[in-house]
Amino acid sequence: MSFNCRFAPSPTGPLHIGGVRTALFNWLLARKNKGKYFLRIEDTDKERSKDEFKKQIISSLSWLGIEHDGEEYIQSKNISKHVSIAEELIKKGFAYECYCSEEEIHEQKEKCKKQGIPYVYNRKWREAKDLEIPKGVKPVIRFKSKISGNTIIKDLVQGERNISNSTIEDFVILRKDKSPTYQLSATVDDHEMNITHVIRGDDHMINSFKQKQIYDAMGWNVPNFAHIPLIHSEQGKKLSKRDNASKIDDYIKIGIISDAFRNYLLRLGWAHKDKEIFTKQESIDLFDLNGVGKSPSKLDMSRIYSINETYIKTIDEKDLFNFFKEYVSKYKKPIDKSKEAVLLKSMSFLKNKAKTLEDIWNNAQYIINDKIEIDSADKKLINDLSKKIIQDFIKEYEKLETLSKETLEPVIKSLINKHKTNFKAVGQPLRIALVGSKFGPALYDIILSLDKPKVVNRLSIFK
RNA sequence: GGUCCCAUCGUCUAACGGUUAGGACAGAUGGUUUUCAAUCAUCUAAUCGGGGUUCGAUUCCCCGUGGGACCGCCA
Repeated sequence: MSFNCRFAPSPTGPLHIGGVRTALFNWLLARKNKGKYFLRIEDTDKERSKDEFKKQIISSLSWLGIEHDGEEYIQSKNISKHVSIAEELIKKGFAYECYCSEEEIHEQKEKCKKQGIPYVYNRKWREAKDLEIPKGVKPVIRFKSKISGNTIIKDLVQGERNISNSTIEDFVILRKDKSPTYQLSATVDDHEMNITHVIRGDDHMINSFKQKQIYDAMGWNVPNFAHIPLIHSEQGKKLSKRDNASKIDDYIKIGIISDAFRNYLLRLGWAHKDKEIFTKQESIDLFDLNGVGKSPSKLDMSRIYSINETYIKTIDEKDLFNFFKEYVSKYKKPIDKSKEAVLLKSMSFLKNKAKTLEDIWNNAQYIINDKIEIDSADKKLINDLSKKIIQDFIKEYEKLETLSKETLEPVIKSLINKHKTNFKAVGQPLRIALVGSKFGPALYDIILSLDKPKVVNRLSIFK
């Protein structure tokens, strides 16, 4: 059995987290089964489709490492094919021209609303031999949906789904301007692309019933469907593009690592025993549709941070540095070449206090900037004794020929003894002077990550 | 309102008729620590309610309740 999957977003807005997870699941299923994964841009809504969104979608997916096979497929390029299928459906008696004006439909809807009954298109033109075709009204083409019986879909996630055909209206497949609608285009393209597995959000369930009728009418093989539960906002509603932090860019911007994000998405609605952390390869090997739950899941920011933190702590420091470099050059300020070596070396401790790449950036400010700003409240913590200690430290520090934790430690200890005090009284003023805040990395790490002249310079201010 | 669906700690989830209902995040407490973190240890916390079926139900069935999705000439 072949596995051809696809992700088919419409470029009418930035890619959001639900879409990415759909893409991920499709990609995973294809890769696991040695099948193909395609990307199809559904740009048949000319008004709202934008090239910038298309670019953003492609770049977000590639950031996540979800690489599609072949070129991306642009749906609008296949419109003439969609139209020809609509014509074929008319010929076969599965579709018909409907001359109801938009006003007429609108009126019907209002009427239903007032009476409190559900609106279903009244199929007025379905068998319209006696009706007079109104002048000046361009028809839409509607699919002749089944009136009786039931349609069953064996959904790979939801199980068997059954719906009474009478509840499916005669949906439009060609607009009055002869352009195909989603139901038609998606079905024709899925067929043409030989898609075998359609994984999409649960909000598409009803569409699958409609589309199955098109497949049947054309005598095409119906693909397998898998409707995955939606991701809900923290308010428990379907995530929309307007929700905060629903866009992938928002996560990239705060310094989430793509592997961590992929891992988070994987575990949202899917589980494999108690396992929490999955490498890319593990996720391909272990993913299956059986593990996908049926109920919607809520977005949990603290979990995203937590997984990201785990990745920051455990991945190779060189890789971490590269992610960091890439991140800051895009969202902060490119790193000066002269600082690269020391930053790479310092990753070992800068990462200790970081949940995101942005945190590392903040922690590294005292290295990245030649001049530091000292927090005014912390500056007050430096009293006369502190100044004496700082001056004493400079003298001893300048004498040191090799700099290491082993050589610095005795210096600090002797200062504690000399001034009959504790570590805090020595360490805190030094940290404030060198970093600009009483919060910062461990003292020896700070000193060793700065040039000798710079240490002396920053300390000399306090006399 | 109509149609369809879902229901285990606050959150993500495990347990596919038999477990003291497990793990992770968050929260709490304590140890360690040179600040903040980190780390380690410990703790708190769930099967929506009611009926069945069964020797036994988180698990199967029904009814309630709660929540969600869809109801476009958007995709």
